[in-house]
Amino acid sequence: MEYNFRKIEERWQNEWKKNEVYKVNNDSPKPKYYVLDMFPYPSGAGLHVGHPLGYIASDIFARYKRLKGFNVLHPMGYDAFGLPAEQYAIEHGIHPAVSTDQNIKNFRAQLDKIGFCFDWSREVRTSDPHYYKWTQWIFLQLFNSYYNRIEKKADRIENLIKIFTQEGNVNHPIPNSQFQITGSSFTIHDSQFTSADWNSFNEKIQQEILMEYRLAYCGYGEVNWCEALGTVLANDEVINGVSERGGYPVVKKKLRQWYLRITEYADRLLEGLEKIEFSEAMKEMQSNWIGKSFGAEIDFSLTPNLSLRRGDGGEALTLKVYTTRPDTIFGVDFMVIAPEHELISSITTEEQQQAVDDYITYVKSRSDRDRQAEKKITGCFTGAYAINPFDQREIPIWISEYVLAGYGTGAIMAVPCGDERDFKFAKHFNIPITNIIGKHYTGEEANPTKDAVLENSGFLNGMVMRDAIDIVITKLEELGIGKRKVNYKMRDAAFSRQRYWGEPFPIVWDNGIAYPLPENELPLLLPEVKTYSPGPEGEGPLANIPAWTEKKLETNTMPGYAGSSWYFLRYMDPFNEKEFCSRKVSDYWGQVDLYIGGTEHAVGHLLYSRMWTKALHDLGFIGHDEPYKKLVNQGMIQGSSRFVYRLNVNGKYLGEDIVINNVFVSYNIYLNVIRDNNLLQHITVYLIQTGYLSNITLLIKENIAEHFSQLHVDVNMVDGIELDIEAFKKWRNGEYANAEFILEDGSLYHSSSISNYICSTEVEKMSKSKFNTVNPNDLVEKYGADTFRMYEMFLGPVEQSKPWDTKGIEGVHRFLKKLWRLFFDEIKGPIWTSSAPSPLERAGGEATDAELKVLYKTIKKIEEDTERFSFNTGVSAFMIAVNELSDLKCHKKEVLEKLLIILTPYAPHVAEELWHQLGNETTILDAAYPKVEEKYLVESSKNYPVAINGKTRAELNIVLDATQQQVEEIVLANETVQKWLEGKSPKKIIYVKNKMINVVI
RNA sequence: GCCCAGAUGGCGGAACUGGUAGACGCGUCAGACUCAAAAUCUGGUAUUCGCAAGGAUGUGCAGGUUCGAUUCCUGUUCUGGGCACCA
Repeated sequence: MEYNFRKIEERWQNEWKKNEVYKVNNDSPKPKYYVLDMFPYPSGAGLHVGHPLGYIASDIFARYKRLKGFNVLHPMGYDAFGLPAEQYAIEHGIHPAVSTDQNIKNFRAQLDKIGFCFDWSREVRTSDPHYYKWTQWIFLQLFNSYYNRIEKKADRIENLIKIFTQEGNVNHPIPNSQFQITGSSFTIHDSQFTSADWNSFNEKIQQEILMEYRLAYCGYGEVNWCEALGTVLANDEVINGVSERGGYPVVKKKLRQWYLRITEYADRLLEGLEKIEFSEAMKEMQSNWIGKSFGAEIDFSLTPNLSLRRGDGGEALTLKVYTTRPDTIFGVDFMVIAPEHELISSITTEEQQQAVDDYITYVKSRSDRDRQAEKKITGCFTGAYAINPFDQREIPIWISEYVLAGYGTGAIMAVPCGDERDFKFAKHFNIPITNIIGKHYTGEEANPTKDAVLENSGFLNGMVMRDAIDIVITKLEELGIGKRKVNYKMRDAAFSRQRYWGEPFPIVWDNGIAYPLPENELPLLLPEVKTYSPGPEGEGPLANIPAWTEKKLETNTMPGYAGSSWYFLRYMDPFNEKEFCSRKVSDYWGQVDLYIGGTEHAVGHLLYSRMWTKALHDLGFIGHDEPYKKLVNQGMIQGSSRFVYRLNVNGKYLGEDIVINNVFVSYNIYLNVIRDNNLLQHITVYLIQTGYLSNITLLIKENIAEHFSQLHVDVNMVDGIELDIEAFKKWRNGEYANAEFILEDGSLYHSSSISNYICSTEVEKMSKSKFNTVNPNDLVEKYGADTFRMYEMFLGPVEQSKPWDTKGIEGVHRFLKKLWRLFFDEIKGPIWTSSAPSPLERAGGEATDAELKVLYKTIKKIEEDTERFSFNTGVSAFMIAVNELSDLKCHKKEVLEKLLIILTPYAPHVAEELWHQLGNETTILDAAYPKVEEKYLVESSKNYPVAINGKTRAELNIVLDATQQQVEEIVLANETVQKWLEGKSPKKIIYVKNKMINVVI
């Protein structure tokens, strides 16, 4: 009986489906364990071998936990809203729901072949109204909440209104300290209003103020606006300042946008990192993104003639900057303000007006990324000066794109001797540099030290910078021109898209006031549209529907991360029509115990879903405030591309131009030719001799490589690096059907050629356009799901990125066949033996200590490796076990049965089959994980490496409980050691028990 | 530009807490079986010098700490991911 994986896998997949073995109950006496994969977007390209990597890892872990006695939730679903489906709809007129549905079907068919233990009965799709009803509902909860800074948690907006009515906002200042009511003569001072003020406001003003507090709020923000396409573009769709499609110019445009007030959660998102098991790198990325810093806001007055001017609020103009280094205030040589800064129009001098206008126009065409990434320095002087409050020095005010409006106050004080970017700016524009740190500043580059003693710094002279920070802030506060300030780099999250394929906002606009729809009107269904093109003025497609706009419904839709911010909760209770998830159920499942996904979500999805969880927790809907207890990041699987080389030579024959462009040259021949240009002649002469070409005069270019085009070839037509020429000829509808091939030995290809065509290789991103994608189903078809699963794991650590190479899969397949042969012989059939044989079994006595040692060593290793997600070494441990048991000719049921159980998470189909072959009636999926019997693993001695001066020279077998003295005697008696000692006595003998011995001479 | 990660034989990788570098697999070479091939099995395989015994070198690069460094520290190069509307 041979290992017929196709039959086995089909049989058990059907059996498991029929018996609903993966259905999970919300109520179990077993401890719970929640394993989750990051929500996949069902792309039209389907799965390639990179996608299932994380799913296989989570599947192994879920199955392992199940064997360990846990009630394991392991669901799967689809993040089904998104830009690609909408783009497809624009181009092909197919409704995104239709194409998405088709994509999901393909996706599912591919997943099913791999044998995952997902509980598909819990599948969710974000685009399903039953699902997005609750996304809209949660949005309304956020809309109807504010962040209570005193209690440090979200609270109902009704409570805030009550507070305003009773005491104004004295204890709850407006988060945006610059806020002023629009279109009203009422001026808010220091972000404050009284209860009398509040009660005197009309509804519109009250709502405008409340909007400043809501966790989901409406404001204005800049988008990538493409006039030619009449639409807003995603960053992805903008390349070098022009649209990806068509290459039209893209500029910044202010549009009404929804936001989530995630900044209020900055501190808790930071603190929460300490409670969760994310990698240090991931935590660092998140905390850098949040970017908490301590410093000061300083108001600089402007030169007298400007200070006389007044701002809109009738107050004297000042320039407010944020700095983390107030200690350097005497080193400020210029100010830099963002090109969007509101002060620009009031302070720019007449002479500079034109230059400033030109500069701002230039900046409008630049993305935030470009603005920070560019190495070239740009900027423009406004003509205005600020006054240093301590020494009255006049400081020129510049505009530069590297200062972003959204961070701090959108203005910085530049200290070129201490900040590299300021330094380069000063050098570039010839601004004189003040040195306040003496010898620490060389004049060659800035020095950001905090440990220098200050010079040229007025009352700070002689002070260490680190200590001066606090003194300056105190002084500023005394003078009333500055204050201590904590700042965050993180900005509020833009939460709307001018698109069709997303959740509609349950919001009605009336007289400029946003009114939430009542809960009983949810879900607000996404309406059908005739075209997916944008509405007027950059609005989304919904603005084109009269029935929609008549109802004054919001025309924006929610972004991709809306549905994915809470999906892990819906899986717990997917059919609940009354709640997004019942509290009882979410209390049972609690946090996701293990979350597996890529690092690309490091700061987007992971921060947003953490914020949603915290808000839902604050409002009492769930009992935990961090969604993911442990996160494992899977690496990317890169593509390994293959290339062929097409000869491209022009010539003349009988006065006619001749082009050779249908001859492919094997890689090493190509390399030889570009090294030695005579070979090109030889090749063409050869082509002539073989009758392929007549005598022609060649026109050879100076750079021989230009005579070749390197073309991607589909990796599925290449075995390792050998091209399947016949398959290649049929490729792309026979585009190369008449091609000729010069093979590795220099011969021309014919039907019985012995030599091969060799391709070159390169590791690139796996993508269709590079023809390096490999479909997992092809491999499952050829080798089986068990082989495929184990091979994906065998490739390397899950966390690491690595190139895909199909070639190696055979080794894993051989392993499974070898495992099979422990149970079955091709001729003899079943060969396992049992100490208490059933009538059908052979007697074979009890397992020997050596056999049991292999078994328990393996159980221990697999358990350790699985627990630490080291699946690649786990697979090798299985290989080693099977190799050793084969060597021992061990076919004992007692040993093999336990081996099958620990193999189940990795290769469930073959394990289940053999388990039943051995006579078991129940499924192996619920077998009990075997316990390690340490008594078979104890060793009494060890082969110690003996090093002389750190270099291993000999090996000695020494009992484990040997003392230092005993070891020294044994070592010194050794011949090799004696030889190296050359009669000298050693300085020291280092003996680390169970590790090594080092003799120092 | 900024933040994060990675770099080990021909290839994927192993070495978990500073202690025998290269487990396991691929590839490759030699052999067995076979008319032959496939499959399977056995053995070799970091580089280099040497008939061998044995020696030297070796974990991106340059330094450092240590009896001992792939592992820790400093600097540096290259590659990958993210940078707020791809998901």
